[in-house]
Amino acid sequence: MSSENPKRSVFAGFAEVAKALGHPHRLEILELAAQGERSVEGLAEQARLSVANASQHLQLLRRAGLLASRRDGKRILYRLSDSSVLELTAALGRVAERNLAEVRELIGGYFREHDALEPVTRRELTRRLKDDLVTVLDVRSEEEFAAGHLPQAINIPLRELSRRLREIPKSREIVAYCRGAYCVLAFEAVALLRPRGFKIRRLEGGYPEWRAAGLPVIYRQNGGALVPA
Amino acid sequence: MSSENPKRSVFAGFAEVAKALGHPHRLEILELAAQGERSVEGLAEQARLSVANASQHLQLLRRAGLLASRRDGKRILYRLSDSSVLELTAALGRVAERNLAEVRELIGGYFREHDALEPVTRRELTRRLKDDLVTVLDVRSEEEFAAGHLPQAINIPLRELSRRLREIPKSREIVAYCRGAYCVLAFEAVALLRPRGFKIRRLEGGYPEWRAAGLPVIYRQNGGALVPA
DNA sequence: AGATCATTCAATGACTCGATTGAATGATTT
DNA sequence: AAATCATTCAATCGAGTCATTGAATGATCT
Repeated sequence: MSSENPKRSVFAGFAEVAKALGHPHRLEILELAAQGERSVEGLAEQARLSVANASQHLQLLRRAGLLASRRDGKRILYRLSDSSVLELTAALGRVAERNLAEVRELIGGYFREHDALEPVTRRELTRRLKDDLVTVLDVRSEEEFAAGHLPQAINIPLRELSRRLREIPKSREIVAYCRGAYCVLAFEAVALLRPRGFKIRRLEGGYPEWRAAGLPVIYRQNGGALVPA
Repeated sequence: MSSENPKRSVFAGFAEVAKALGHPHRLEILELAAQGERSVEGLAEQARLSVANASQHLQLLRRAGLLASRRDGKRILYRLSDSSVLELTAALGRVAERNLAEVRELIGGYFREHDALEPVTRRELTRRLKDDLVTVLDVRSEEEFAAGHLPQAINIPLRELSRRLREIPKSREIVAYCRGAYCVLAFEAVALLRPRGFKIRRLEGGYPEWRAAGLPVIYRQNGGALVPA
């Protein structure tokens, strides 16, 4: 970031941030870190990266101001530095979805085919929750659920869903959610449960968006590695 | 953008967009194109790039869905593809300003020193304009002004400002604006005029933000290369 | 039809980025 | 104090990016 011309330098700084977003693995890491604090190893595993590689990406994201980290015992925990980062990735998604034919096809084709119906808005879910009219289903991993989840949500990770159908009430309407607007888990849950007779829709966005909107969340400090941010 | 895993592909598409934002020259080009349609040569000149280099950047931005282009006679005119792009760059600015110490210093130091006062909000300017209480000063180039400007604005490009002081009423309050939130022209105008006894503040954001907010703008089709988008 | 002109293309060289490997660090635990 | 473990560092290689140069398009104008 060479200086002299202030405007150029500001743009250079902005470009650093944008460059940090410019790699698929890093975008995935950001989505994972948005669920709550995670160790390098945990993130590497979930993103299917080697630990060294994940560490490099994480450091780059931290230098760009997108992630923050702290030490906890012998691990380093990374988290989203700020909810403005969520707004940035959301804006990135909107532009890509609107202006890139390839992305639009992927989302319009794959995603919509799994869930023709509009998602439930956060506002609507809040209202319904107050009257206790819905069952909220969190299909993320147990660690992510433990790090924070929607009030009254039950947790069944997607891969266990087909084995644990009896835990889900068939009489009430179900709202499924996962990691974010472009996380496929909730789509898959809808695709899996609807043909089996469940009344299920998915939530707009995921847990990070819910939390960033200032809506109530539940933390469960269960001695694990994940702590509410 | 290799396929198979839909989620990976979506992230790959997002990364393409982010990569396109990941170069200072391209961010500058985006700011310039946000003022209205411009030819390759015009953009190259304003950004101080060779035509071939600018052309390459422009094509990359178009492939990423950030710019759109059309032919007009023997030139190709580029424009912002969508106002969602403005939201994206605004979000990028907010994150960089908040989380990158270098950028925060630049903006907090250089910019604020030139204008300690808070900018005038768009809402406030709208109200004041209705009562005809302010003079609006556009310090961008004549071409940019011609391509679109705020109602009742007068145009004095920054480099001519010190020679044309008599055109500016000293009795009324002045609101200066330029290309955007991180464009230095309006800051410089404030720094130049305030010591000379003018009551001057700058507008939050610039012309593109005003227009994207749905507020009224004036086009002047004067046969030049710039046409309202 | 040929000349003109804006833009794009293609090729080059310097530089940066990404993933892998194996070693180094540095805090914790025994 | 030594062992352990998560993370980071350093070196490497292949691939990709950026600016420059000069040539090639391809639409307009005479």
